[in-house]
This record gives sequence, structure tokens and C-alpha cells, in this order.
Amino acid sequence: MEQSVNDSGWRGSQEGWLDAAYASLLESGIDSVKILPLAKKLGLSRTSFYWFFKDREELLAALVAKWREKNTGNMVKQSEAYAESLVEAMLNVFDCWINFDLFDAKFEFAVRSWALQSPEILAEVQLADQTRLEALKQMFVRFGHSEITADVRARTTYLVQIGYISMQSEEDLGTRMKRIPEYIAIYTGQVPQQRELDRFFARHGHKPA
Amino acid sequence: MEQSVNDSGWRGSQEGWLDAAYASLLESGIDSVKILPLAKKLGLSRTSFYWFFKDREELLAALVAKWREKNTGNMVKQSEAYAESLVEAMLNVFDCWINFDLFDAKFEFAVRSWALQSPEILAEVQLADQTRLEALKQMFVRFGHSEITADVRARTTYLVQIGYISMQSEEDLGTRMKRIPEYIAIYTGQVPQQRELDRFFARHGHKPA
DNA sequence: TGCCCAATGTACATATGTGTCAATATTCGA
DNA sequence: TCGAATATTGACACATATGTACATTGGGCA
Repeated sequence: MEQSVNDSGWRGSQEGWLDAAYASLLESGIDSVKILPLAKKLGLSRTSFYWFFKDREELLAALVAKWREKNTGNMVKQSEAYAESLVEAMLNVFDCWINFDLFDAKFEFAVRSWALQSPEILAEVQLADQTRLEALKQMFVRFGHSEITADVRARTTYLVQIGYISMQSEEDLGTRMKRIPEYIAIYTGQVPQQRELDRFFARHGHKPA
Repeated sequence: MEQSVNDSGWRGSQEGWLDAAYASLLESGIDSVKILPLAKKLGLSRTSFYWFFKDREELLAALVAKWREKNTGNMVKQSEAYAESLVEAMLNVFDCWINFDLFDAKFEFAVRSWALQSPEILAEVQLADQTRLEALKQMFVRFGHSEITADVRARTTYLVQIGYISMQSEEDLGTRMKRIPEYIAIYTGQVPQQRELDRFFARHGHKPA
């Protein structure tokens, strides 16, 4: 009953090529997503690619679609989730930065880098930024902030994370968790209560030292 | 007496090729920095490149050196500049985000994207991040912050900017200036005084509406 | 006014990528 | 078990890139 990507007897599949493309994009950027190298990794002939995709363009389009659906959707959802205080709402958004299922940071960085060489991708990225910033801003407005302070605080929240992603650093959970209370204080202007933090730590399986 | 890049009678030069490489890097990323296209732009034969550089590698190395010298050096210098208050010190750092001569945001983004496909460049970028973050942290410590709050505030300051760069947005000076007072309040936890802001606006030739 | 040599150009060898086509192999269902 | 649908392959035609060897041009100076 297990849902295998490929339960047909064939070796290749759309998903197979797409997964390989995704891996290569995250590992070495969009210019590494070439059919010949992917074929080598998959142990398939280069030309069998064309059975599943019209051309390289179509593969890249599938890659953007995958990104669009995952990252922006979840971020907006988290920013709209129920919360009793601004701090709690902020911590809901922070779930994205901790939980890989909600937000794929490496994917995000790779797509942003891709935007440098493709106007179409740049447009996609800027639309995503606008959507996400607006969702965060509304969160601050919901908890009583004015347009201007909500806007700048939304930016701070979002841009710190985009900046963090751009640093491509690989820190462990503990290191990152240590900074959370202080970030919350800066972003919201309010000191988080211990029970709010505890709830957050608990749902990410983190036990503070 | 004018200092031309090329006062010899010849058409090409190291600087000529390097400038073309720089332009192409910023415009379309490192994979666009190829000798053949650059030659076309310069109206030169492809192979005359090899008179000035051993190979493509040497050109790329010159590009990194150029980046390293410009961006990190000035940021550190600004964070160490004399200031009577934390707000004033912060505004000194903000000079980098406004003044192109102090910090080249497009160059910065292009190099960070490049790091995705080159471990050597990644190491360079991470060293730069560490250096800059430490300089900012010391600024906060100098004005009385504890290690942990200085660290997180330094990160916020720096990462918002790196995030902003990653958005590749092209906003005018007025739009960006409007957010400055609020950013200062968030980063430093202090409301800036009008004369501090006026001094900042004035030195960037900005007249608030 | 020649000569030198820095700078440029042409020709060649090689590598890596894309996409089409026709031939072949494999799987699944009637 | 056979045929149709599905998947795989190698050969071909082309495009773009790198780097080397060797010939040619053209500025500047003795």
C-alpha cells in the first residue's frame, strides 16, 4: 500500500526527473540543472528525458511551480493562524523558519539566485515577496499597529529571515532557539511570556538547556 | 590629465575585461561571465582575452577580490565611526545602504548567488558575514548592550539589509527614507531625535516631504 | 623610417550541452 | 500470449563554450 513515486515497472518518471532537478538546483544552482548531468545521476539515457518533458524549459517551469506552491502558501497560512497575542502570532510565523515542511529555505535561496538571470523568475519572486509581506503586515495591523509601523515591522520580520537564508549558514536548532526570545522582543516590541515560549519550544521538540 | 582606463593606443586592457565581467555578473549572474560573450560586447576577438588573463579562473578571482575590498571594508569602517549615541552610530551604518560608494548591493547579491555553486566563494561570503556581524555586535556592546542582546540586534540590523538586497527591489530614495526612523526605533529600541534624522537626511541630499 | 613587441586575429582541437528521429525494448491488459 | 501503450536508446545535426598555436597588425620610439 505504500505510495511509491514510481510503482510502474519503468525506471524513469516525471517525478524522478523533477526530483533530480530539485536536488541539483539546491545543491548548485539553476545552471547545474542540465539534462545530460541529470541523466547520468539517474542512470538513464539523456534522450529518455524527452518522453516526460517537452524540453528543458518545461522542467524548469515545473520547478518554479513546486516552489510557489510550497513556500508562499504556508507562510501566509501561518501568519493568519489563530493567536491570542501578537507574540503568539509571531511564534506561529516562526514555525516556518523551524519546520522544513512549512518552508524550504534552501529552495527559497536557489530560486532567488535564479531570479538574477531570468526576468520571469524575478517577477515570480517579487510577487511572492509582496504577498508574504502583506500577510505579515495584516498580522501586525490585527493586533493594533498602525499602517506604517505594521509595514516596517513586517519587513523586519520577513527580511531578517530572507537575510538569514541568504547567509546559507547551517546552525543547529539549539543555537537558533536561543535567539528566539530576543527576536520576538525586537519584532513585536513586547517581551514574550515564558508559557508562550514553552509552547513554541514544545511543539518543535526542543528542550531549552 | 584625465585618468583613462586605457591611455595606450590599444583597445583592450585588464580593466576593460574586468569591467565587462563585473557588468555581466551583476546583470545575469556568474554563469553569464563567459569569455565569448564578453568579447562580443567589447568588440574584440575572444582570444585576445588570453593576453590579459591566464584563463577564465583568473578573471573570476579578480572579480571576488574586487568585491571583498569594497563591501566588507566600508561596512566595518562605518560601524566603528565616531558617534555620540547608539542612534547616531546606527545611522552611520545606514550610510552604507544609501551610498553606493560605500556598499554595492547588486554586487553583493551576485556574489552570494555565486556562492551556491562554488564552495570557495561560499567560504569567502561566510567569512565576510562573520566579520561584518562581529563589527556590528561590538557597536551595540560599546553602547551598553549585553553580549546576547548585542548579538541579536546586530543580526537583525545586518540580516534585514541582506534580505532587502535579496529582494532585488528598486525603490526610490524617498520610499526608503520614510522607513528609516521606524527601523532605527526597532533596531536600537530607542526613538531617534529629529536632529539626528535631519543630519542623516542632509548628508544624503534628501529633503523629507 | 624602420624595428620591436604588445595586442589582435584566424584556425584548430576539444568539451559539453540541446533537441529530433528512427529503432528497439519493456510492461500491462485484453 | 500478443498487441498497444509506454519507455529507452544511439546516431545525427547543431550550438556554444574553452584554450593553444601561429600569423598579422599597428603604436611608439630610437
